[in-house]
Amino acid sequence: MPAPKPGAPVRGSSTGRPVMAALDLFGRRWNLRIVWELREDTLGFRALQQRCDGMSSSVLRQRLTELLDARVVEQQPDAAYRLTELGRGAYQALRPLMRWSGEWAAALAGEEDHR
Amino acid sequence: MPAPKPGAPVRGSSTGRPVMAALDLFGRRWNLRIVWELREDTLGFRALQQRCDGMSSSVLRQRLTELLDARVVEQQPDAAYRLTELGRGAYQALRPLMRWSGEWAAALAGEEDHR
DNA sequence: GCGCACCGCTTCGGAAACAGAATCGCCGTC
DNA sequence: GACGGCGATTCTGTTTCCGAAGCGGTGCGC
Repeated sequence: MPAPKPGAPVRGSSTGRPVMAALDLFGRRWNLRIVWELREDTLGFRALQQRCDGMSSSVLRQRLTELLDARVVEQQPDAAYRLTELGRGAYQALRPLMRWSGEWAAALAGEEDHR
Repeated sequence: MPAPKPGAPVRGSSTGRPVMAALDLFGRRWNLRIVWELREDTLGFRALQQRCDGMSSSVLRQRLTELLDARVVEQQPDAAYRLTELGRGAYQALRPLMRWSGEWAAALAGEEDHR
């Protein structure tokens, strides 16, 4: 299972269009979450695992190698992980989604009311 | 596997914070892609399946029930699927990510050059 | 009425991804 | 030199996904 990259065919699309590579990368479980958790902290392996409610270490390693490969995350000399410049851009791109989740919660709660 | 909803515990987080529910919902394979494909068309089941490079019908059905449940997608009387108001909001929230994928592609391509 | 094509949707066996725990080597500290 | 914490790896069992076949329903030509 190679890390998705723009320009190469990815799971679910053979065109290699960047957007498809991004959809594959972030459509893999935990990848969105990892970017989210690293948004303003640099975390070690185990600390990151804790933040993700104890996701399995094997999958965390797998995801980290994918994100490292995608230049979204980098590893410091002391082995802690943090977002690259590119990764911070991805987080910025994710922020509207976070804002949307608030509207989403409100809408579902409102609909709960008049039922 | 229940569809994630804000206010309820989800995979990877027990807090029920909306953002965690959103990260779970969109961190599931194909969900980002489905919203993307429905961004400006209303599509039938099989048409949608084609757009997603022939994803398996069983998983498509599973994802659609999740998205229907989350009020992100709705079904017309003629059974075709389209984004709800909420779903269009989600797509809008996703657009920066699409823009980012372009920068991402450029950055990776540039690094390819001086190597 | 009958065959046919298309549709949304379901079922099922095999393949791939994930979870979870045990374990390794590597530092520092005491 | 025993200990604890760390990143990382390996292994086994479960969950999820894939892919193909097939279901019932609907519309159409004949």
